[in-house]
Amino acid sequence: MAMLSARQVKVLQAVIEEYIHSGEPVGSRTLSRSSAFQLSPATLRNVMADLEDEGFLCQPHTSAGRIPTDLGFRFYVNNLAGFSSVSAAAQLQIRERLEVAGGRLEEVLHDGVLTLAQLTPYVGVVSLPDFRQMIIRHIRFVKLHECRILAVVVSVSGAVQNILFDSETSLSQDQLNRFSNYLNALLGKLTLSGVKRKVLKEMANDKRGYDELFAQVLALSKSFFAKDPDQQSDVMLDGKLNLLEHPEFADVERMKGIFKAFEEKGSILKILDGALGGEQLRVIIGSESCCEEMRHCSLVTAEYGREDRILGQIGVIGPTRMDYSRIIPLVNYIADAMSRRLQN
Amino acid sequence: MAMLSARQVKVLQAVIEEYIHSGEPVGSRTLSRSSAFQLSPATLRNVMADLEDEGFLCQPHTSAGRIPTDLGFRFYVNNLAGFSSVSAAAQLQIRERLEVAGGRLEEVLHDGVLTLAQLTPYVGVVSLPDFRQMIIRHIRFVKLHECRILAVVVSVSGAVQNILFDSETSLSQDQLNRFSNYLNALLGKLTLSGVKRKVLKEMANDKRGYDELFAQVLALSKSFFAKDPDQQSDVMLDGKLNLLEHPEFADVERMKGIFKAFEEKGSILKILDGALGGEQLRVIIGSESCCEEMRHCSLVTAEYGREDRILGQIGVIGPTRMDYSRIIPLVNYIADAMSRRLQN
DNA sequence: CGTTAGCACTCTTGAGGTTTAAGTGCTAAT
DNA sequence: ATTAGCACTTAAACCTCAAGAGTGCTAACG
Repeated sequence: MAMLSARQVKVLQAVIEEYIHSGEPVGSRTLSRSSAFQLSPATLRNVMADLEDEGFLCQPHTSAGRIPTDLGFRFYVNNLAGFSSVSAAAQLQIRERLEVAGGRLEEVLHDGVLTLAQLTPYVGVVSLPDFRQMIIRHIRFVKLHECRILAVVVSVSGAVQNILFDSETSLSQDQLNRFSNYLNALLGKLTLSGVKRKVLKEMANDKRGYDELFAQVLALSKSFFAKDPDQQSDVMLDGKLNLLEHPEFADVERMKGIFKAFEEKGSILKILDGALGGEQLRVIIGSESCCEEMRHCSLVTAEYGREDRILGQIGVIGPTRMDYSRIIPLVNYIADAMSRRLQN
Repeated sequence: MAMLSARQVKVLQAVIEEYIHSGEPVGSRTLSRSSAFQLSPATLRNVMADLEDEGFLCQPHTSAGRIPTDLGFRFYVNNLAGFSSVSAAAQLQIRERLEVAGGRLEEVLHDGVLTLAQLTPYVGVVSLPDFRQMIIRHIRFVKLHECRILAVVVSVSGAVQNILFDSETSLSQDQLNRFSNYLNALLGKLTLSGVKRKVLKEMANDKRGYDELFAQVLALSKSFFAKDPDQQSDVMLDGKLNLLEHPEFADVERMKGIFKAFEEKGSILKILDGALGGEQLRVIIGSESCCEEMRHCSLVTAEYGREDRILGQIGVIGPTRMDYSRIIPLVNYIADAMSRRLQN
């Protein structure tokens, strides 16, 4: 890709910002009028033709103005977008909604996407952390029926997971309490599968000493750990209706595709966690997501977490024609606020 | 409303069934050709004009055929619809998905709407029972942090509710266990608020006897029962995309309205629980729902429950032009299957 | 008297054509 | 290097027209 001259860059920026603002293809005439250029339409046409050759702009049809390509937006986001600061009103709303006392993890995440859906005309999205990778703070067993047992597993970040399973033998609630206490004593900083390994090891060691109790406990552990938590990872969306307001989604077929991707959340999740562990903030533009249905959408997401652990991504999904310079700082700000609240 | 002659009824039925099948306004010509009538188009026109006067049919415009009004569909559903039996394929799928071992209430309900969304081209919908009206089987407290406590409340129908609250004083997990045991001993067949009343009464009685322990317990009860379970009642939807396939929803504005109603589930809930405790099976046609956005939708719902208690409604939302004679038996069948599974 | 054929009328739909407005590329002059 | 000018392209908006479907009404028919 050839180097762009200073003037080409300036024109590209102007085209993109005008397009983000108006949603219409921008022509040389409009551009020439719009303030900062003392160049005639004809000159601008030449420059724009060059930018088209380089792949930054394209035309919907011969006699229309130019619109930015995904590549154009990419260049803009990487090099040109000036990041405005988060508005006072937005800061206030974020403070009210996110800087309150803690709560269950799901509640915090829900507040996050809700805020995004309200502060932007896009869809708020957050990936729930994979429970299997969370550090466990607490495990408790509740006897429901004879052999039917409910395990309540709480992670340090406040996620609560209910796991229903059947034990082989019938245990009293008292025995379950004792097992809970035993487990909680050895939890340490482990994930669920970490706990599992540790328990099995401990048991192997202590086997002779405690035979009577641990025979039962061993059976219980087996059935408990056999059952994986069903909530793998997942995504939460809010404000899907916002998308309907954008002219680029007036086409029913296009909408259908996007909503389909929303419904089976798998594809969204793949995009979100695809480049996990890369940048702290990510912008995925149009076809960069490699998801056919999302070809006309961009994602702006940031990592959230507690302490040094990344829990997931939060951000927005909108049209590629997105107000990046406002959205990028906003997503960053909200991810920060959420992380702080999760620190708790 | 004047009595309809036998012939008028026959014509009305034919018009409705043809319209359900084709989705297009039906004209006298089409109707005359279609099998069972030896009447000329002209005669049918007269009959149809009468039916229009009575309010059962209407015309989108002067030179179009007739389409049934909500009233027409109502008459059809009440008097004319022959109920076909549930297909073998559907029965099989229902058996595979719903007649398995129990599970958490939410899982059962989710299986229900999923099945409906797959077996019909409409949206599966179920109202979750109001947790406050469920009979409680079990309450367990888990100490998370100093004063932060997680209550796990399980209903007899298998609904699990996690309630997070703060106690005034710091209690040990042992003390919490003792309180759990105490509560579970006096549960009986009570709802959460029933338990609350009973506990407060018991405490008032026993006050002098157990002062040291019950001072703390009283404080705990207070903070626990102060916090209502947040999941009031709620609805679960599946297969929203099915609606996009129907020609009557090609109009973007109309779709927008319906999806808006879906997103803020309150209005759907109001429709579902509006006539709760009426018929076992209900059909709500178009404007009968009194919900502007749902004017072009019908609901077919049936009650599900366990033993003598009604837990909620399950059914489908689709266009008023719905295949009632297939859907009504199907919804009935699935509601039955769910209720049986919940009997567990 | 119920039924039907015939007919004039209404209204939607789609095709074809024209105009308008926006914007382009190219060329020649500045 | 820049720009004015011009011929060209295209989408969109608008019109007209004919076709097609369906109606209501009237008069004839059995």
